Amino acid sequence: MRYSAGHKEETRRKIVGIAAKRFREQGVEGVGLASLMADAGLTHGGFYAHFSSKEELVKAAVQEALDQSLIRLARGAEKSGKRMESFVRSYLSPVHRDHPGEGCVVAALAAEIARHPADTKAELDLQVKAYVETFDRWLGGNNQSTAIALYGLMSGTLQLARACSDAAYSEQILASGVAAALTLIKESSHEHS
Amino acid sequence: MRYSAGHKEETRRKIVGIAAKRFREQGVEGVGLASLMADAGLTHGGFYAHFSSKEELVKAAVQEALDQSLIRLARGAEKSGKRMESFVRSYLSPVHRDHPGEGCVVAALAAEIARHPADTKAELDLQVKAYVETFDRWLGGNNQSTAIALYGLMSGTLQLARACSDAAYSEQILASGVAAALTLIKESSHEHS
DNA sequence: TGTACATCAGTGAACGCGCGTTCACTGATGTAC
DNA sequence: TGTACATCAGTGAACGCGCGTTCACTGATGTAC
Repeated sequence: MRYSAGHKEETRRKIVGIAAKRFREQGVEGVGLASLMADAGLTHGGFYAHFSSKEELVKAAVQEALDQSLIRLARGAEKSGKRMESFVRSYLSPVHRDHPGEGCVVAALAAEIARHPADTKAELDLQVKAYVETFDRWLGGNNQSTAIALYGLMSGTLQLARACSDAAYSEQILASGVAAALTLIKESSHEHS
Repeated sequence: MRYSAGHKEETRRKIVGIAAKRFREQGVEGVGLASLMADAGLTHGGFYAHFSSKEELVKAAVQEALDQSLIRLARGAEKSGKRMESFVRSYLSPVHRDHPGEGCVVAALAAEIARHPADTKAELDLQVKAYVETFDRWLGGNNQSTAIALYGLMSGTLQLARACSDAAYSEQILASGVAAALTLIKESSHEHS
């Protein structure tokens, strides 16, 4: 069957959106193309009308996750003042911990993507740098080092909280991450004044 | 062929040792049992004389990685003073970044293990708690929150450095992590005095 | 000391399965006349 | 407006492959007599 203009692009977007979610939930290796296409209401053979390989989809999905994040960041930035602090609190929240599919792609996939080809890794780099730039701006500029460390602290702490099967300890991990982030934020503002 | 007493245990230890290294390097899903057994100089069929399933080996490998780490920690602790600081520097070093096989199992496998059965996750929990306790002691005690955050900061930052394909930026990431860790250590000692 | 037997770590072929990828085909719709 | 044809997103069977797991078998060595 032939479809109206724009239909193909819409289908592609749908596949990428589902991949972006499921890769973060189950890992890239944990998601087969057949089950992914089924989620999009299609059969697996049609995949190659949109992508030349699974790796191509991985790159598109990482990019998609970045775009989503930036939109969310921009929205959060509307709140006046304490933007960095409120971001830390929502990043290190039980909701984010329990919903990796809509969450940070670095925390979910960094270790796995590190073993992928260089051009896929480069897509993740963009995510990292985009976040760092935003954090730096929120911290008042000229605080790239703190911005990087905050991202490392947040993504690492979130992963500890996710890996932990002891619920009470997991909460404690999130709280410890928030406390340390606030310390780093305060220290960085002292340096500036 | 029949083997002398202790031979079986020795073989098992060999398999676990190789698994502990390769799982950290390539991920659990990325290492097949056949290639693992071949590394140990055996054929794949013999695997089930030692383990009831691959998952069983994963648990043993995580435990082995923990044991190795604790031995290394104990060794490092011999140095007088600034133990926490010197640990941070060796954790966030290019050597550790470039050799995940001998490195921290949390940084290498936390995201993947988070999707494994509860009893496998529990094995990682032990690793986390053992580290946190040691850090807490090094910080002078009663600093569990800082100890947890330091582990999150270190493992997250190491992963960022590993995922980054831009070499100069990767170095910057490590340096930023060290600087932030030193800030957290200093702050925690202030609280104590 | 010499012979017969039991043990069991390790072998390697085979199992069903899901993976990523290929390809001949379909058939509703847009285009040409 | 009506007919013939070209397009191409999506179908579904098939590909080779490696996976985790099973199992009948091997054969050097320890044990029993």
